[in-house]
Amino acid sequence: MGTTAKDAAASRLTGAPSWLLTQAALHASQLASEGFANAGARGDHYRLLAVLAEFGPASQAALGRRSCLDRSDVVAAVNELEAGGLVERTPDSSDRRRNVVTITTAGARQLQRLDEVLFGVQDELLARLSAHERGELVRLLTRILDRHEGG
Amino acid sequence: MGTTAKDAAASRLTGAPSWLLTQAALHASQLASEGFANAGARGDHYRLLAVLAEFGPASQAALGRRSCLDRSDVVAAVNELEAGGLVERTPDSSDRRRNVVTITTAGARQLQRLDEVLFGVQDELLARLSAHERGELVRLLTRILDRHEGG
DNA sequence: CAGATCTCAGCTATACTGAAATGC
DNA sequence: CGCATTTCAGTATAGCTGAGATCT
Repeated sequence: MGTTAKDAAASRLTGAPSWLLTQAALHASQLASEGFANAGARGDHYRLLAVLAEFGPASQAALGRRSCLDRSDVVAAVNELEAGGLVERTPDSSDRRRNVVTITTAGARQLQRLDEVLFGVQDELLARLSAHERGELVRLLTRILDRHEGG
Repeated sequence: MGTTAKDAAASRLTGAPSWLLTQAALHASQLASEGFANAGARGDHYRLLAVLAEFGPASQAALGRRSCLDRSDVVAAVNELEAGGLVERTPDSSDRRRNVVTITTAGARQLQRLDEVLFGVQDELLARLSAHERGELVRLLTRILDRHEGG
């Protein structure tokens, strides 16, 4: 918060689920960004590597849909991953609009490293929650998201 | 998501609490921003009005601490609220470094409107959760945040 | 023709940093 | 002097939009 003195936050905020969500998400993002940065990566790099490992080589458009990244952000992230030798980008001979992006062995190694980073981050974030509570949290959040993905 | 076709998201993402948190927070923020925008406001306007209503007139620095807004963002937001006649900014005679910010009656009316907006947003966000589950969610999130505020 | 893909340029919102000017 | 307050300018990330070129 940048300053020394402390003040209580307004109860209208601390009691509102949407406020609590954004604050908790902010902590999560900061922890994750910091951890990823220590490994020379960013969140979108992790997302793309994870999607490539789970679904195999794909066009950039498919990667964007599976990782929930915007098409234009995929371009930049794949550029960076390619420059680091973590993915390869080759033209698709069966559809010349597309690039096929493939994860390399170095990329798979990096993904494993980032998985460990993320595991540590979650553990710090949820330090005060029991295993059962963590499951409950995942269940509740998944339910909220179903509402907005499923219609 | 900008395109028509659908793809499944990677399980590494959908199973991670930090991912679920940021996605749920994104929906919450988008719903709130949209609702606030319809009322001619933004999230930081709401935060400042709420803090002013709960704690009374205060310096900008105190407002920033209570609303969890950065000191420099408070400047811009108070400028806008002042231009809209929702707050007044007067120099503090007992400490000439400070401005004292006070909510106006128009500001209090706007806060009430924004409260209703936010109530509707939460209801839409949490539509699939029972009252008990909403309470659980608030409890779990509060617990996560205590971890990082209390040390 | 409509529609998908890749790319680039630029925009918004949120949070934050650094520094200057002023006053305690 | 150190420290707090207000202000401005700028950075970073996340997500998004619009447009153009290319191809199905």
